[in-house]
Amino acid sequence: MSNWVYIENIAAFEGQEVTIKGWLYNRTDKGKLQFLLVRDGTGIIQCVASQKDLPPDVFAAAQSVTQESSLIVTGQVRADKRAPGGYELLLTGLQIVQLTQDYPITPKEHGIEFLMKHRHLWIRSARQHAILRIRAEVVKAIRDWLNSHGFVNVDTPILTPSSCEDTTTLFETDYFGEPAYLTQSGQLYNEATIGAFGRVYCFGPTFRAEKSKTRRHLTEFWMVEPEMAYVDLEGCMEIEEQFVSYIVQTVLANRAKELQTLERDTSKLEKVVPPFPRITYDEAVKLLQEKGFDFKWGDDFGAPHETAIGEHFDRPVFVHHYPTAIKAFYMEEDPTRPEVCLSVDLLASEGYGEIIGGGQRTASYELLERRIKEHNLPRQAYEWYLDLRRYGSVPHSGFGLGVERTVAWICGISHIRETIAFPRMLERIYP
RNA sequence: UCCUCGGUAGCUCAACUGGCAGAGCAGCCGGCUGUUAACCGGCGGGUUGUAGGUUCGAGUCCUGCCCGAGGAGCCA
Repeated sequence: MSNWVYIENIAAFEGQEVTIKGWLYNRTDKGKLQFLLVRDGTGIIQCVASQKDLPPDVFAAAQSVTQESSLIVTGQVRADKRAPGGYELLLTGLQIVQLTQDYPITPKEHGIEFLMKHRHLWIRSARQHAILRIRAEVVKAIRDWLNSHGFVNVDTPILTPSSCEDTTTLFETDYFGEPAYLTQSGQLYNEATIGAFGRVYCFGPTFRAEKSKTRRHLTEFWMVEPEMAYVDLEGCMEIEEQFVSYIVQTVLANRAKELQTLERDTSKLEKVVPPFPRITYDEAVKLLQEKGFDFKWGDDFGAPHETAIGEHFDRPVFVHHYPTAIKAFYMEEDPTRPEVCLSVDLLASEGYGEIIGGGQRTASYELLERRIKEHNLPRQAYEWYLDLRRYGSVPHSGFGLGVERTVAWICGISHIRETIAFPRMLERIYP
């Protein structure tokens, strides 16, 4: 057998005979001339089989091979403008590894219910393959940027003790006879690990048992949560815009082919460079009112509001200084104006909504203690968290970036269910 | 949890005011040496989500339930 190569490297082998191991993506049967589209996980290449040039058994195999059969092909690499991708393989050998019968997903239209039921096969399709490749690039860019900017990866637990009085949005599990819950955020633990490492991040799955039925929600999703000691709200925003810009520009540079498969308008992504616009919650409220929304100060933004604000700018926009009352108990108050807090959300451009939530955390023991009381949280569960304000408390900030929402935005797709291989949604846990 | 829409062949859909269950694609057979979701000819393919009800007659109308989609709410 000749040299086994991957399709993504095919240009380097022009004129040579190579072997490709993969699956039949699609075919065109022209009688004595067969076009086989073969994919190997790295790309798709057209193989041409001509009856007059081939031994009868090889040509018969080319004629009989079915969609998604696994196969090993050998042939000479040739540049040809008529071939998708610019290169094709002049077939000389074809071994069918397994002949597939009745592959359910045809190259025609399908409904979302059918496709989700066949998710384990759907991920082979070009669009889904491109999205998941981009996701992998996003994940790599996240780790590369943080690792090269002084952040230490310290992962936080997935199984957590009961810490809130309201457990309706938590998935409960049995922990040796005691209830335990799947994590909703690693942030509180991150606030502990910055005391040891200065700058940290955790990166893993997060679980929400909310009965959300929207294009922006999954019950299991991935979140990266950086946390930084001695960084204030302004410093947090500077880190966020550098971080997000790096992710977007890395995908543009390394996954251009996949973005093209998705027909993404990349000119919009090219604009995603620092600085991002910054507006206060007050200004956002005014903007919404000017746009005709019936919105009053103190309300939280719903999906249409986030979309409207995001569409107003040509790059992601920071909204900061939200009302203290609508944010989490650990947000630092603005010392000059306690009714607002030092929180910041990043809303993606093109109306994709919130991709980051974060801000400066409460550093003061007294304030945190008061907040725990105001929110009716069980004090003893938070003793360790209060300890962080007893022993060397510092101003600190952090944020959480949702991987699926970020991938959906970069890919320009409308529903985040396609940005993870096996989405977990309300009423959907198969396959 | 609420609102709206939907469930008919393997898939995507059609079926008028209640009157014979239909097409394209996929599959199978045949044809075609440059196809790009190829094309041309032929063949097979149905418990109309489910349980009741109204009616001479229900895919179609009514009620319950199941499932899905879109949106809202929820969303340390």
